[in-house]
Amino acid sequence: MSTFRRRVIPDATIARLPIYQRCLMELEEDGRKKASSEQLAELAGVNGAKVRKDLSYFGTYGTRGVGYDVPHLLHEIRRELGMTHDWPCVIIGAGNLGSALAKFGGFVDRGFSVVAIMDVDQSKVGHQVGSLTVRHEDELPEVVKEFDISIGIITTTAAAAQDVADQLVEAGVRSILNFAPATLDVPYGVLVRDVDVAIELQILAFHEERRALSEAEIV
Amino acid sequence: MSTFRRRVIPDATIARLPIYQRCLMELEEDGRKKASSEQLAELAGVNGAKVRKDLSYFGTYGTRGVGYDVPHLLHEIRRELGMTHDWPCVIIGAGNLGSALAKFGGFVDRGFSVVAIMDVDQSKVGHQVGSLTVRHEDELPEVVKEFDISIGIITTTAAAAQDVADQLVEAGVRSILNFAPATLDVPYGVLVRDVDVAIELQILAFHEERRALSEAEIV
DNA sequence: GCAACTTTGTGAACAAGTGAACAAGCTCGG
DNA sequence: CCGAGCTTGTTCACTTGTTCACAAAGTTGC
Repeated sequence: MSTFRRRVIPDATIARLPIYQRCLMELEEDGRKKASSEQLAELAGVNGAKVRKDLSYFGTYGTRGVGYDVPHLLHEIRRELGMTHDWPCVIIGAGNLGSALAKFGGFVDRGFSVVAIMDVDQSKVGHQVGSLTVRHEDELPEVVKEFDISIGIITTTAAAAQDVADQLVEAGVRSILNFAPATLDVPYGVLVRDVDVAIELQILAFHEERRALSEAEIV
Repeated sequence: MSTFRRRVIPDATIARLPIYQRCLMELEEDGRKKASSEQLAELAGVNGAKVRKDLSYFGTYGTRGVGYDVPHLLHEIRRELGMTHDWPCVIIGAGNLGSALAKFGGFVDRGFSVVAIMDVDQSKVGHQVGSLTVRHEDELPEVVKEFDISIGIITTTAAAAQDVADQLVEAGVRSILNFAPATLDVPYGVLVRDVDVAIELQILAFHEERRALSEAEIV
């Protein structure tokens, strides 16, 4: 066993890395070779100190007096994020959202490919979604093995979500992206990230409501 | 002007309110009349102290020795979140995602209704998406006025997103839900929340990658 | 009416995240 | 080779968020 201890990266930093990556991709497309932390910060919508601190967790990729080398930094961030290889994903739930995600090509160029879409509903099995054919959920273990899948995307109803999560975990998947409005219970070591559009809308509504209230108060 | 100063609610608390609301709805459906902070915490996937502290920002809705009254607490949270009335939303970008969101009824029972879907692409204008007809983006100001819209949902490409955001702001919308992978620049007072599926996938990938690395290290 | 028990509401300690400030280090012009 | 001018990397004070721990306040059984 190695005595080397990898530096722990704050969650907040990890969440910003993909944003930096995106900004660096834009800079690279524009043919920019160098970028300062302030320029990167401007693009990412954060402040310069934050960018410098975030990047410093991974080593010293900048040059004082100059800035960061765009292609080099991009490569390093890609490496940290595991974007040097492809991540096969499975979508479970072939409804509106699941189908839209499967058809959407936008993740492929970011290193993610949807290799299978599945559903419990027999009437949906066999249907074509983009270039994929909907398979039955029971085949999950084989599909995970076949494509060496490490990421599962849940787009079922809230009621079915926990069941699907259990099946994913059982099949060996340890990373889950959950679109269902449900709190999933998973064993230690399995990571779930929730995407809940209703929650986002409610947060917006909360602030709108408060705005309306304080305006009423002033008048 | 009122001298009354509304207590400031932490962002982290606001983000959890919709989750509590969801859990309380489940409890109510099950016919439960009372719930303790620990039970609520269990459902919401947080700890009891957090639930109590979060709820205490809004007043004392619990009864010591008993817990919280489910219907009453639900009502109070709904009121805080502005869920006592409906929020009309407009979707801009009638692609896969925009159409899927428009057709998806899941937000309606949470107080949000998509009242219009728009696009710049003339070839999409006039097409039917669920019960809505795609209108041209140029009509945005009239649509916002017509339906008294306060929330705009951007489902365009990253390239078009900033332009659409400007138009929304211009039309008087101050709450934006952005699905485009772009950092939007908006004036003070306008609230943007980003939903970026690729970022979520990349965060999952980061952890998968680290797991793979540490496992390789141990061997 | 009192003791035993339960659960809230909150003060205080702790942990995580942010941002200003600045020394260290690099470049470049002369 | 040196000094002026930038920009990074990092420290430190501060803000925000979490968790513990417990008094206060209620309920229940006798």
